[in-house]
Amino acid sequence: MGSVPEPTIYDVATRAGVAASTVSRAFGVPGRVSERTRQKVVAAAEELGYVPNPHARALQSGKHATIALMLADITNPYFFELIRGAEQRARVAGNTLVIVNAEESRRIEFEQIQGLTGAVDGFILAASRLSDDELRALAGKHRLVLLDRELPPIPSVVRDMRGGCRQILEHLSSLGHREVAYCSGPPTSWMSAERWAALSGGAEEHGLTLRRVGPYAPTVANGAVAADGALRAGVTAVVAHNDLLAIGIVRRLRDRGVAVPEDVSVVGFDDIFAAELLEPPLTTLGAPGAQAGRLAVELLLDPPGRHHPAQLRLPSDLVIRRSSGPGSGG
Amino acid sequence: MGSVPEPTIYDVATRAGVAASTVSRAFGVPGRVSERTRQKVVAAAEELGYVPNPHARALQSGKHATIALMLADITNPYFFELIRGAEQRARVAGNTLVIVNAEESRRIEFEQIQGLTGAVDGFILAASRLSDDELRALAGKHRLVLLDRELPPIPSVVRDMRGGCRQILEHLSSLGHREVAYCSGPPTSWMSAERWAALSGGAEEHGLTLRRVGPYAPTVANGAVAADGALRAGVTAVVAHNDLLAIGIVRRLRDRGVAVPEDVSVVGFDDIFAAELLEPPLTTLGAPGAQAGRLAVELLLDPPGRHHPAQLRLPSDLVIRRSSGPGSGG
DNA sequence: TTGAAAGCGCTAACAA
DNA sequence: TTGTTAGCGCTTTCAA
Repeated sequence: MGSVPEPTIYDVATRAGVAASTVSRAFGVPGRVSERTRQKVVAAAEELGYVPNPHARALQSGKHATIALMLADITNPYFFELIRGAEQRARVAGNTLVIVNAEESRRIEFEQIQGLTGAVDGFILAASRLSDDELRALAGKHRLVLLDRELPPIPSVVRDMRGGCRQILEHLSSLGHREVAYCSGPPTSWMSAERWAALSGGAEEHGLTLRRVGPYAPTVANGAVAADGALRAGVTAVVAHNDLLAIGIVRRLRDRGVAVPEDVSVVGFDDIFAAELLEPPLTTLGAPGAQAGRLAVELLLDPPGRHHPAQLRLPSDLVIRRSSGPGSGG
Repeated sequence: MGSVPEPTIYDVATRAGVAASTVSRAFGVPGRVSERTRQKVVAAAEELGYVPNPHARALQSGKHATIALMLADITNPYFFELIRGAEQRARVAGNTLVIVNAEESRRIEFEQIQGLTGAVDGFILAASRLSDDELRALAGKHRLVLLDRELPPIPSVVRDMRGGCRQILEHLSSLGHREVAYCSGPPTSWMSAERWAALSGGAEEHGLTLRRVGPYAPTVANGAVAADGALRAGVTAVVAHNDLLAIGIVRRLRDRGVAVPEDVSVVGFDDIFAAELLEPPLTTLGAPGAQAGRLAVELLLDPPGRHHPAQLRLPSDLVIRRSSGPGSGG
């Protein structure tokens, strides 16, 4: 089981009849070695089964060709596309993507970052639960890109919530709804605050009265409490912090004999995989997840300001399905 | 941006008034340094904000405290619980879990492993697409644990397909079904072959005739083709390679005016998150994902044979929901 | 219990 | 274009 010592550049160098540094160059700086030498080296390496030692490389060069993607909660399907996009972009750039899970915990998120310090070139923090101050401190020590969180001048990629929420308000308003509840996400969620700001800021203009209930941990299970909270508020439409919560809300409403969308409309965020499979299929604000993941990686690899602005906002569009319909007044 | 050099053990040593090797021991081998010295060192480290350099440590010691979890396809929700279980167990053991995605590709899986060689202590390969020979070769060079794949003597964790499939057969048989189709997964999927073997092996004993259709890539979209294939086979029940395929099959059947479960019953594998949310909720063979993930990590960390047998089989149970019902003959 | 010193495998000056 | 050499930060003998 791997007890044979791995070959090093020295073994390759001896075999190829060159110096170790030449082997190093042949692998690392293709331009700085003659084609003939390069081929000799590559052949020798092949024969020996040489694989570069990433630790030695990183120790000396300070470069790891590895970036970490920190997810607030890996079990949230919303992150799927994000991972996909980030991973593909990272691979194209010859980088390894390390996915880490914060399990919705500030402490775990912080510890994971600590643990990866010196092992990665930078962090993409998706829906980070850290405080502004913690993020600013981190940005002083590491390359950082925020996803679904904005804190200038830290580079970030977010979905445009103003535009997205306006679409939701318009949709509900045009269906005749007047009283709407927003079931908010975790107090530590920047996104939840952002959504509330966008929704409440645009409510009046659409003739809507908005109530905030919650906060709720964004899980299907918690949808029950959220639904009860919304019902108590006497609304005809509910906007949930995300699709998981929305799904739970729909279930609870139906269990309580409240018809969706006839009695109450429900709208979610993220358009996760399951959203269109439900009965009724869920109306939800879509998210360009793969694109966001790709851009976050690019932002991390290329110094922002050159090729990109530092704060990216991606448009997102409302996907109208059958969980929303005409309100009592419509 | 991190231009201040990180403190090293030498800085800590100077500050604490000890030798660098003592600092190293204070962090690495707690027993081999006096308590008083240890406290001095820890205090000095704290003051300087010292964080051990994982590369230097790994370069010297050959230990990385990192294990890789390779997933055949990270977008398959089945892997959620697996990741959760593996991650928690790894963290408890002070290890970092690197999640990598093979995107259902043999080549990508292989390249990712190559790329992580020398960066991790071992690999957990979930639903690996590599050939038996490739796996055996890898096992000679790396610590390996297989998940949902068995290839003795490589340590592995699999769900007990014999028992699980027997439950499916019993269930369908007792509902009066006689003709059953198995919509198989990718040809490279060991699990799909295993399921077919378990199903076809037990069919006769339950008075069932089993037909194999496919193979199909296990996605919701491919459910359409799979449903058509099953229908053409003239069966009253369909067992799909996994829940994603099963979901697609249900949709297609309904689109074609075939009632589920009245006309055709559908059974999946994995009991993914969405399975119970569908209409009708999906009958499926559950999977102890978190437990499997935990055990795989333990198998990788502890040499098998001491605390565990090398080949683990976890029982799995059929979750009966409304996508299966009495067949035409029942 | 502690210190001195020799590398782990590689990269990056600096020379040639 | 290539070789020589000095570390990167740490662990681990070996001595004291």
